[in-house]
Amino acid sequence: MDLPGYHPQQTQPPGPHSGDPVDPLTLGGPSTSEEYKTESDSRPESAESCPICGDKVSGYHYGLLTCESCKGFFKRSVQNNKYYTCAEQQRCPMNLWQRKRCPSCRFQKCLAVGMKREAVRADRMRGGRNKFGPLYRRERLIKQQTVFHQANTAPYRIKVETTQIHRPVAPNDLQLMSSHRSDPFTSGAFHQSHIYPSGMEQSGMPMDCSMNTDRVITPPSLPYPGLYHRSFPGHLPEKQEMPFSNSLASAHFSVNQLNSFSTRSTPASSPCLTSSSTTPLSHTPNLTHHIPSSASITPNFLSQLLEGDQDESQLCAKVLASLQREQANRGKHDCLNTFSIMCKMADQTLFGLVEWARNSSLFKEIKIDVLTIISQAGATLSALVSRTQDLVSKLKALQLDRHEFICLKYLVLFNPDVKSVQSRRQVEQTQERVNRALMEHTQQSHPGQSDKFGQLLLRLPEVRSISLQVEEYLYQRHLLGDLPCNSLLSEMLHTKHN
DNA sequence: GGCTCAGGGCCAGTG
DNA sequence: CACTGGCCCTGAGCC
Repeated sequence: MDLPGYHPQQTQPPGPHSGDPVDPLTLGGPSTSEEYKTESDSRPESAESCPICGDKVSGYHYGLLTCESCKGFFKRSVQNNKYYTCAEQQRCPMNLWQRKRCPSCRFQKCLAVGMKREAVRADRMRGGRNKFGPLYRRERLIKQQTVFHQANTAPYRIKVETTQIHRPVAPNDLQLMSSHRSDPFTSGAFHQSHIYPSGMEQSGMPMDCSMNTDRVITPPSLPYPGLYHRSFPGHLPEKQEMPFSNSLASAHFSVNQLNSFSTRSTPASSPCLTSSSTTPLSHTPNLTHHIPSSASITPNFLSQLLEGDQDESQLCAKVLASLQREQANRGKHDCLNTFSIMCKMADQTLFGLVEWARNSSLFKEIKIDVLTIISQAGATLSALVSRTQDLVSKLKALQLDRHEFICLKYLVLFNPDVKSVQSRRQVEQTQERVNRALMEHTQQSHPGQSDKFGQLLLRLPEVRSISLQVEEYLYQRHLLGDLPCNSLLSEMLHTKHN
């Protein structure tokens, strides 16, 4: 998928043509702040560029290493409760020369890469250390260890691009959060257990599980006990786990919206974005334009569909870990209520879905014009939960396998009925192709269930219907100010209804 | 008690 | 006049 105007970590030579203030230091000299560094400057943070704009970092600010400029910008934005609006589609490039052009995108990127609003002191007390102090130290230690390790294991690497450590989050780890405090190394490693999709991980999305980790979310606080249950012993064993999660319903934030928000989900510094957005289509399998006539192609096609798919259990674990962090960051009397938890779940799931769609070679080929407006009468939350549970039950009864699940996700994503899809024919072709693959797969894999294909397709209108109702319900709550600000969820709702 | 360093304030520069 | 960003002050935490 092309991301017009979005150039991750773009380095642009300054000069009279740039339209932005020219740093006098750069005239006739280095073209980026990165090049100002001297060899004697050995502090770890000074060897990095700001994850928001690429400028030289000046230290840890509000949760991560940023430059002085972004620090000040973030501070002013939070202190003054600024609400910015992007004149474009929230895809403004963010770099040293263009960071002043769109405060909306800049602030969103600050949040996306992990700057913490809560680190801006409400009481405006000067000096001292905030609660993230120990976290910063651990992160530094880990970064130093990582740099050392990479320097020793990759002797031919000129520049260490990524300093964050990733450790896969095993679902059961989530129960161990309370025991990490006493071990700085372990807790530090856990702190680095990034739960976002790959593109976000490498861009420095901080997943600070170690902050105030003595409180965990307990199963009763989750509104969907049937979902996200892997982390809790005593719940359904993995064998019975339904591959369906709310990601299927959420996938109804279809093509247009995912395109709009793809930049946010993967910050500019993401190597993933860089590679995917610059890779010519000819280098990726063109799945749409060469529709196979032979059924024997289907397994390969399904494999291609599965290639970019996320492990649902990992996604669930990620969402759960995020909720736990959120709760851990709150005081005992400031627990999330059920609706807030649902919003957080939706937000995290959307991140995962955006990343999945972005990485889909099929999806990358779709061109989008303007956003659509979908409106439908709202329903009560309980009715929605009930409908969702019914849907889950039906899908459970159908015993979906992974191939079928991914096909359903694609069928929800590729909806030719969405207004403003420019390449409608392409969407239809893709939909037909996924349809055929699903049909052939169900016939071959489940010959005893002759009507399975039809049964699966019958669930899609329900998925879309529930999605629309959920969306409308959330939008109403959004208008009432009930949704957390600056979440991907609220942005999507806001944009779609505008 | 000195040092570190992250958050806040100040203010000249900019558009 | 609002915003930016560099610089300096402050003070809690650490050694």
